[in-house]
Amino acid sequence: MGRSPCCEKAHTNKGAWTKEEDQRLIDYIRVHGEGCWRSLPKAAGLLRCGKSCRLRWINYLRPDLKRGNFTEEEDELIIKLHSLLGNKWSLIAGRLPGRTDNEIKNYWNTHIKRKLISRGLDPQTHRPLNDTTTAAAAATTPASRLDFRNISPPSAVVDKTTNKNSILHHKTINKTSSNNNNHNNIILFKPKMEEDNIEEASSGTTTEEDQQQQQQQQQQQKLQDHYMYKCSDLNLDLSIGLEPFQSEPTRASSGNSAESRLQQNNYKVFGTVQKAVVTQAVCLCCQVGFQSSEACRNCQCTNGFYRFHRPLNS
DNA sequence: AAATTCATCAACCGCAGTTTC
DNA sequence: AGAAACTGCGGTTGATGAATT
Repeated sequence: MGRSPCCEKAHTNKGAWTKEEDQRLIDYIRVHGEGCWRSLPKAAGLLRCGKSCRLRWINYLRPDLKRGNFTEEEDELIIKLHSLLGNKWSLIAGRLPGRTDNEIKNYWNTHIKRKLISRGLDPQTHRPLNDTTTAAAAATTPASRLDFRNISPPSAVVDKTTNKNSILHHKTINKTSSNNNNHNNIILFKPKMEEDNIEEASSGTTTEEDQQQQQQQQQQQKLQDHYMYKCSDLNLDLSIGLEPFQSEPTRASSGNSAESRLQQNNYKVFGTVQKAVVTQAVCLCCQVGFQSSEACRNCQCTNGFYRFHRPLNS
């Protein structure tokens, strides 16, 4: 049953890493690649637990990390992403190449929070500090905690200007959001609530309780719409297509390869994290189970792994 | 110059979801 | 099926250096 413990805590070092430890970790990963954190410390001759090694590598030693101060553009991007995603630091970090979730989290707490407050904005809600009417509701419903279970299957749309597939609002969408420029592809799931409410209301008798529920739903709908549309100038195409990490020679062939891991993982939309790194974008509509949709004709399925099929002339 | 406060950030902790046995 | 381990995430802590008193 189960497996042996990941490490013997009594024999592990804690606290700051020494240069020697860093070098051992770098050397080991250079040869063997990332992953298998459980067995890594022993194999690399480190008296650390795997978790600690992983953290050290991801947050400090990775060669693709960007050093130095955050730029003004990065600041604004973080603010926008946070307004939409909440404290989903790993998701935010995914949109900022070379930055780690930990780094962004720290930067948020030490700099951006103050910056927003100085602008008269609540760092959690991104609303004016004196806006008491909506702040309370928003505070209990940050974007990352919104319930997206009620969404309708989206239609896949190819943005002709970029040949990028974007899953767009199935009914109405501000057209400028998809044709302004290359950065304006945003996945918008339109929660099917208004329509449903109308149907429900017209199809049967409504009690006081029902009406209250409807009011609550409408209120929630407004909040969701607010979060969905407020950052429509932001590229939040959550299809999975991050840069491959090329310095890991053994990774692609191992069972730990990004693609095999992608196949193993269940991907969720909004509020949870797409974790793998792959070499090509993956059609999100397929990943979330809409691959049978007539609308999605641009995907190919290889071993049950759906990908965009990019036109040759793109 | 010493003490205190503040700011920064690496590292740890605990948890949830996933995977393995 | 279910127990236990693995992985990754977000929140928090604590060490350190800078700024202030």
